[in-house]
Amino acid sequence: MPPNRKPEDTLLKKPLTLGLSQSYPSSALSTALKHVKIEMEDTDLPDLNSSCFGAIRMDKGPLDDDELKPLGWLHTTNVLKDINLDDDDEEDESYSKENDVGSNTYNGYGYQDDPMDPHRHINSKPPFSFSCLIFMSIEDCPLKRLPVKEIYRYIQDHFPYFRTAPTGWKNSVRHNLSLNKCFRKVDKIKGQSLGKGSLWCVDPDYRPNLLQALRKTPYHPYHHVLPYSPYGFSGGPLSNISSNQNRLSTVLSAYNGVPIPAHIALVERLLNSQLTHNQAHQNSLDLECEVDAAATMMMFRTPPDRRLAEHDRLKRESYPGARPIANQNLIIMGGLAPIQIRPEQPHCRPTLSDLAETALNELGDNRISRVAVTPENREMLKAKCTPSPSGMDHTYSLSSSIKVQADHGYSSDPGDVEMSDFSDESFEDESDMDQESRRLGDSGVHFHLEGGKRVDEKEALLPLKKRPPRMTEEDKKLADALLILSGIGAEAMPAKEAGSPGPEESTDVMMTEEVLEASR
DNA sequence: TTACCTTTAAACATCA
DNA sequence: CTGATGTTTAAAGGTA
Repeated sequence: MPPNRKPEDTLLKKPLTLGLSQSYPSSALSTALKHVKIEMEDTDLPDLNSSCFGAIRMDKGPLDDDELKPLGWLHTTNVLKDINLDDDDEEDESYSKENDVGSNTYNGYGYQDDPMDPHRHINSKPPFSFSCLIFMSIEDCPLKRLPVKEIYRYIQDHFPYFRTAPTGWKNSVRHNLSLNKCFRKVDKIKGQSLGKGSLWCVDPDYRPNLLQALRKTPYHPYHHVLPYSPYGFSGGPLSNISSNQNRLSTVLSAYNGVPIPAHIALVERLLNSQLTHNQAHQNSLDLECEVDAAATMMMFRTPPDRRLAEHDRLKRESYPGARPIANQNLIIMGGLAPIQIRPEQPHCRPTLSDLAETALNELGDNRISRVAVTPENREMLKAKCTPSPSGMDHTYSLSSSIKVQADHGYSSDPGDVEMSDFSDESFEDESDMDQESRRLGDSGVHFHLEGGKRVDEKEALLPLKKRPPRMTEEDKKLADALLILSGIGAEAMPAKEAGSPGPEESTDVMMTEEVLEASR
């Protein structure tokens, strides 16, 4: 044992370092800022056709009972009572039968020839590091703590590769638990006999890093451009931005960063943990957005061509009085990826909402509420919608071409926006583009950013690269503070009006326990 | 090329 | 004693 680490250290607060390194701690803020910087600079869109992604193997469907119950709070609040979260395999089968999409059948998990299909690459190793696997296993446990044996079991259950793999991987798991700063042994409760070994949990300080690592899994089409938002999920460095945008980022980054559908349930839980935390602090508008997010997550199981209608139905059934406009960007963006990752599909060409999604991720701040097509965008859009013959030189910078408009709050007239407006795939000629521009000019792709900073109209309309940098000194200080506060407890702590709850001291683990306690 | 990260293997200690 | 668990070191390969 090295002199700088005593046995008790495992039970104490570890020094705050970012990253998953086992040996090379670094400055939290500098590393965080490095990631932010990378994301700001890396603005080119990848060629969708040459995307590198694959599948994880799953011999157990992603829709197991256990995995489809993470939206407990929605049940308890009666918000999504009509959404069946307890599908079993039988239901999945009927589901897939009902939802065949052309010759390329949707089988309830994905498409038969989809590289993301969990049934492919049966003998391949999952595309997750051991840190991620351990993280997933712990996060998937209600109490957020597991003995090593249960971690093994989780990994084997979800990644059957390990059922037959040489036993060395268990050594790797233990090695990772011991050496990786992200994991901590939990204090044993006096008198409680757990048998051999301890429980392991995720250090809240490092939870954002694990989430980031999970999102950075290279098995999705945008891994080098849109893998995550540093502001998503548990409230990254700039989590003073609106919770709604966090929700958007959460859904998007969760979806982009984690191969579907194997970890939809996990993503739902991660999302849920944040929702639960926010419930006490958010108004009904946010709740509605959360319902949107939850319903959107459910949509990942719905074939793309049925998502809009299905989402609309769920939304209306689960949230009476819901405004339809509220979910459009979510459902559209949430529903896009399966289309985008299918180059053999004619409608895989990037859509306006694709661009909007990219812009949202790229910008990552809360000043953007509308992405509009402008004349300057036109050529880029056309090019983007026409895959290059080589399939390799197909990158564009949105920063210089997408312009934004300020638009906070809900559209005054949501009814005039058809969801299908945003699923337009291409622009055959200039008149189409003009039409689309006008349409977007009227209704746009709205990002509802409740609580966001107001954007000066002039500034908002500047080409993005000319706009001032996002990371202010204040942001940097906040980033540091939040990293110290860490974890999900740091999510969305905007400087609200007096009386609003301040930063929580509780961690997500504590939060979960509180919720469990309350539900008993 | 270098620094860093991850995996793998192995040795050893501790504990039930 | 045995097997599971936990710690540490080392090396190799990959990546940015």
